Amino acid sequence: MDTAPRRQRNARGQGARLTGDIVSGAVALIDRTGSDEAVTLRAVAREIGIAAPSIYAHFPDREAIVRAVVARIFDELTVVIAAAIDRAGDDPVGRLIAGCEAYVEFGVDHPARYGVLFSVRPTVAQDDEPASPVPPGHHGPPPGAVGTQAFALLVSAIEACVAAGASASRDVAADATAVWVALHGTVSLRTSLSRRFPWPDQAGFVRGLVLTLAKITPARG
Amino acid sequence: MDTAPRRQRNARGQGARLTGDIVSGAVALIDRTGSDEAVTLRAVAREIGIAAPSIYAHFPDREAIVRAVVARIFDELTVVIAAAIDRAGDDPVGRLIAGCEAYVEFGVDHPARYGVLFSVRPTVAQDDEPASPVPPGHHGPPPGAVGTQAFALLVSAIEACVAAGASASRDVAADATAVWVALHGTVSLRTSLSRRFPWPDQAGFVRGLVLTLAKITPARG
DNA sequence: TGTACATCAGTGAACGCGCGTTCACTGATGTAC
DNA sequence: TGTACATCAGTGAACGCGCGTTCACTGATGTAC
Repeated sequence: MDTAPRRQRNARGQGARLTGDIVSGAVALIDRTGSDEAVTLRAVAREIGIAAPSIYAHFPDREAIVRAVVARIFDELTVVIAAAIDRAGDDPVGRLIAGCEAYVEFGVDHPARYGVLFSVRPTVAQDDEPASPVPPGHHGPPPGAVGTQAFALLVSAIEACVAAGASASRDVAADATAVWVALHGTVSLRTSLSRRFPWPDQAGFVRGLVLTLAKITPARG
Repeated sequence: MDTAPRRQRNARGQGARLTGDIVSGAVALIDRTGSDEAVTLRAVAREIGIAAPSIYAHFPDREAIVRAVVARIFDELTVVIAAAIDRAGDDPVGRLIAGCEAYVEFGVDHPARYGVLFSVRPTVAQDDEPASPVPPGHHGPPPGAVGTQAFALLVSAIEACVAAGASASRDVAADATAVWVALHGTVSLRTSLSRRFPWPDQAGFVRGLVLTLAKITPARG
C-alpha cells in the first residue's frame, strides 16, 4: 500500500548493509501481517524503499530471505533466553524456570515471529541445501545449526539442576525434549486459540510443566 | 498443472453434493502440497473438474472453503481418537493413553491436515464471524465448537482415571490442557524438525508425557 | 398427452492485480596513469 | 594535479503467470396448464 521514502544509496563498499535492511524489512512485514506469506520481493522492496530487482544482489530468491529471517529470529530468541537466565541468579532451578518463561513470553509476545521459526517448509528449506549459487557476502547459517543454541541452553540448564541434586532426570536429552515440546505447545496453542479457550494462569502453568517434566525434586536445597 | 476430467453435472436437486466435493478437493490439495496456501479457487476447481466460478454457488470466498476444511479435519480427528479409545478396552488409563497416541499418530501421519487446524488466522477467521451472507444450504459449524469435541474426549478420559483412583489430578481441566499442550507440541515439533533432531522413541515418549502430566499414580488397580 | 416456461447447475470469456524475474541502463565514486 | 576508466550500488520498464471476481450465457429437467 504505502511505500517507504526512497532509501539513500549506500556508500561504495557498504553495499552489504542492504542485506541486513532487507531482513529487517521482512521481519517488519511479518510482525505487521502475522505471516511469512507477506514476505514477497516486491513487498520487502516497498517496505525499505528500494526497487525490487535490487534484492537479487543480496539474495537469490524469496526463500533465501525467509531463511535469513528465521536465522535472525532464532538468534533474537536465544539472546532473550540467555539474558533471562543470567538475570535469574544462582539457583539452577530458578535459572531453568526463568529461561523457560522467557521462551514462552517471547512466543506469546511475538506470535508471528515465533510462528515463522516453525512454519518454514520441513524438508525443502533445510534438508537439501545443494551448493546453490549464493551471492558473495551472503552466507546463511550452516543448516541444522539454527535453533540448536536455544535447545542447548535448555539442556545445560537441566544438567545444572541434576548436578545440584535438584532434578531426578536420568536422561537429560529426553527430558529436555519433553520440556521443549510442552513450551512449544503452550506458545502454539495459546496463539492459535487466543481467547475462547479457558487458559490456566500462564506463569503457574509454565512453571508446573517445567518442574514436572524436568523431574525437579520437591524438596530441594 | 493437470486438470481432472470434467465432472459430470449433478442431477437437479443434488447441487449440494458439489459442496462436499469442493471440500474434498481442497483437502487433497493440502495433502499433496503440505499447505493450505495451495487452496485457491482455481486450483480447487481444477482438482475436481469444474469451472472456477461454480464455487461461488457453494462458498462465498476462499476463506469459507478453508473453514469448512478445518471443520471436516477436526471431525476426522475426533472420530479417529474415539475409535482408538473404544478399541482400548475398559482400563481408563489404557483408554487415555490410546486416545493420546491416536492424536499424535494422526498428526504425524497427516502433518499437512493437522497443520491446517492450527494455522488458520487466529482472530479473523473464528472470532468475528459477522452475519456474513452464506449461500443457502451451507452452514459451517458454530464458531468455537470446532475442536472442542476432541478436547472433551481428553477431559473425560482423565476424569475416568480420577474416578477409578488412577489419577491424582485435582484440576482436570488444567491437567488436560497440559496434556494437550504436550501432545500438540510433540506433533508440531516432530513435523517441523523431521530428521536432524534426535527424537526419543515415540510411543514411550508420548506415554511418559501423558502419565506424568495426567498425574497417573504409579501403583494403580 | 403436449407444450411453454421457470428453475437449477453450472460454463466461458474477460477484467485488473500483484507477483517473480529479465534486461538494459545510470550515475556516483574510487583508482591507475 | 588532471583525467580516463572500472567498479559498485543500484533503477525502470517490461514479460508472462496465476489469481479472485464479474458478467452474460447455456442447456438439461421438472412443472403448470
